[in-house]
Amino acid sequence: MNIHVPRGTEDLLPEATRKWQVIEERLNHLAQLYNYKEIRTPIFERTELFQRGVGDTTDIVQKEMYTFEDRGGRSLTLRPEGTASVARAYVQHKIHGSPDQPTKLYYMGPMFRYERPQQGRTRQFTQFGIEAIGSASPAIDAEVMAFAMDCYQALGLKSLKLVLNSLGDQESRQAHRNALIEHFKPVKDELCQDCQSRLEKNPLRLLDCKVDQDHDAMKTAPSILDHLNEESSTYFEEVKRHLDEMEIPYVVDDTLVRGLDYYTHTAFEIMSEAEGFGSITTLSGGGRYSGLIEELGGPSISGIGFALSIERLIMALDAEEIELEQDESVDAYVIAIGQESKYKASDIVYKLRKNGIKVDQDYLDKKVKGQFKAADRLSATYAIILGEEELEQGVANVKNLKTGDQKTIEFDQMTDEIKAGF
RNA sequence: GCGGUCGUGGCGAAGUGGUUAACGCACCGGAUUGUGGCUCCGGCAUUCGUGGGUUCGAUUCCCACCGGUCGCCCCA
Repeated sequence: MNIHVPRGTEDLLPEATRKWQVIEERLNHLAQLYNYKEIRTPIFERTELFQRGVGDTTDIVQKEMYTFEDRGGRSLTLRPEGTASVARAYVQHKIHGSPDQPTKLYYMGPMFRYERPQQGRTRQFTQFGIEAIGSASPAIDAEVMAFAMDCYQALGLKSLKLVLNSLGDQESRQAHRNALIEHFKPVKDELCQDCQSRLEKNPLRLLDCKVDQDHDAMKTAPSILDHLNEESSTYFEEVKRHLDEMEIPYVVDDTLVRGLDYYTHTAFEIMSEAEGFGSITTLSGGGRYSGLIEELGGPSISGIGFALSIERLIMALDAEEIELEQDESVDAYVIAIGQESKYKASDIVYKLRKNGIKVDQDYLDKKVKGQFKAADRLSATYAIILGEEELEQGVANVKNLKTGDQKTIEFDQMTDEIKAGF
């Protein structure tokens, strides 16, 4: 074999990019509706940004980053997610000083994580995400979740589940953390290796463990929801109230823990419940972050955002058998017979295109039959047939390939006749 | 990082320790010297992921590697 794409990456050929273009268009449109503005940040950043922004204890930072040193000896990393970069840009450009508050931004582009590829997980993947920074209103949490759900619904997806949880503020998290450690300490030896080390570092993660999920201690584990302080609890109630009023269905799952360190209060995921979706059911995830902006040198304000994977979105579309094909057919195909006709054919093609007509011609020196076949394959509406005789008379025979009708048209009438149709 | 499974033309897919590697689709040519979609006829893999080994002989057996795929961990 010759050179292939690197592991975990893929080429999107025209058959696939058609679909992507439709999706990108819809998502951009949706962002407009919700009044989010696009931000584009670099694909690589200083490694430190992710270490601080995403969190040193996360899997992303510990084992999944594409980190390299540039020629100047700087440590750079291909971005594994979008929020840290957006937060960095927000702080760098002091956007908090802008009158446009809260700041509502969206982004779309490739992310990179060094993982073993499998269904729905590649080393380069594409996220579309939004960030609303500068407001701590429960209403905007609801807006972000509504937006997230709309991304799928706008494309016709139905088998969706919005899963919601609250991680509380720092104080609530600390209280819960202590309760967890107390709870699991007596049975520590019965837990899996991972969980034993998680116990001290990040006991919240224990709840996510698949190995120990049937352990008795799991079923009786203290819930974060029981440890929310007054403020956190009220916040969560208000978020739910907004969703209820908007009639957006959701389920509360107090074991939902997102993989990034910066989340506080609202955390949510959208899953696909479609048949045969595979083992990975998470389509997107997001939540509120309170310390991130400050951690990166900005003011003490919080934000909320979410990100979806376009690859997984497409998997969901496939699972629900939703087609997004665009019309690829051409309006006309010019069939030239004989060398002299080819010069005129180029001219006709060019003029028609100048007039907004989608047209193509043969570049393989095919015979007439072959050119007709090509026109057919492109689903051309008209075949413009140009031979020596027509050339002398300044006309072409134009055939409607759908109906079989054919008529002779003068060159300078071509655009008008084709636009008018027959 | 660990485990299962797979790797034959552009695509899909048979196949066997022995020498012409089925078939279908697509493509190309012809029947039809300038009018497509249908039909018929013909063409299209010196080669079976890569490298090594066993053998008189390997696409077929063994090993390693690479890659795909699915699952675990974790996530989008």
